[in-house]
Amino acid sequence: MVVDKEDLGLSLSLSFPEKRATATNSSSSPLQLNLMPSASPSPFGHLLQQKSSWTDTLPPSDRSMDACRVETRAFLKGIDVNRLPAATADAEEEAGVSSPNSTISSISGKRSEREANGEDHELERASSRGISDEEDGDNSRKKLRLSKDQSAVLEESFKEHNTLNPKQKLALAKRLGLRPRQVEVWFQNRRARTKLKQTEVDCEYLKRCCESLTVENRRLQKEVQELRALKLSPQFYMQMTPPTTLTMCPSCERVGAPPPSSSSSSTAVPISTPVDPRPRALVPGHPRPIPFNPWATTPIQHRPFDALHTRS
DNA sequence: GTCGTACACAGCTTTACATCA
DNA sequence: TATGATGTAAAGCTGTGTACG
Repeated sequence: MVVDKEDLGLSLSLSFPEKRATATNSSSSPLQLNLMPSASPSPFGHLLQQKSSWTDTLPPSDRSMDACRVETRAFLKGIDVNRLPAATADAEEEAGVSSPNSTISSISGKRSEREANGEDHELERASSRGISDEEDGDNSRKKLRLSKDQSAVLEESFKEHNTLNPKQKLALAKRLGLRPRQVEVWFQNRRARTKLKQTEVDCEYLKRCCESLTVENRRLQKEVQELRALKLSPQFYMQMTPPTTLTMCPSCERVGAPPPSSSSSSTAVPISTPVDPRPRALVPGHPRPIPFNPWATTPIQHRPFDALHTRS
């Protein structure tokens, strides 16, 4: 039985935060993705918007223990990890059938199933042997296809926490009639799929950023050419105000003009219109698109310098 | 502090299976 | 209907980081 992408319940959204202040750790990037299952929909409307962090989607392993403490509360809303699993699951395990629609899986990896629970280890070995000895003998590796129900439960569990502690793994395996190793592998593959999706979205975002910057670069080069042409004209020199002290914001590297004087402001050649209708480039870290008016006379609202470096 | 062991995980690969032309 | 190409997902393998004795 094939579980298509919709069954995975992934909802991709790429967004760009107004502030980066929501990032929780050092590995955060301005680009973040909501890959959570569609239960928590996020607007995809704007390309550069973002909802949940990648680290929220894929918590690092050091966070898994915290999650594990919480998860036991209502693990999968139906699994009581302290309760013995259903007899049917045990029977299946002992019979060497890992799942209702499974046949045989290959023999588990060398160290993969050294569970603390010896009984579990025995179960593992027993079920790994499969249905028939002859199949085991010729090293055939029949693959299990998870049923829709099994996939749904696993997805639900992944939604809660994308890593499992041994207790959870065991409980989930018993509930689904799978081997713990299979549950573990499913989670590993699921994390890999999530990460792959994230990479694809990152790629797409960077591509668009590159396109945007290319356009902006062309525009600026054109503007430089125009300015050079103006500079060569004597008329320009006559009307141009003398060079004044320009200040540059250290954080955003934008140039602010000095306070307008009564004499110069009236004679200054307007290089660009006060309200620039051109598309603005989105600069990571800036709260809003920056108007490309290097001679802007309006005060610049800039953030403290430290704001660039402190992501809290 | 160092070493050995066990374990979980990421990353990559292999392989079985499903689908389609 | 049979078959080969292709995509997907389950599972294997290896290296790395961490915890613990």
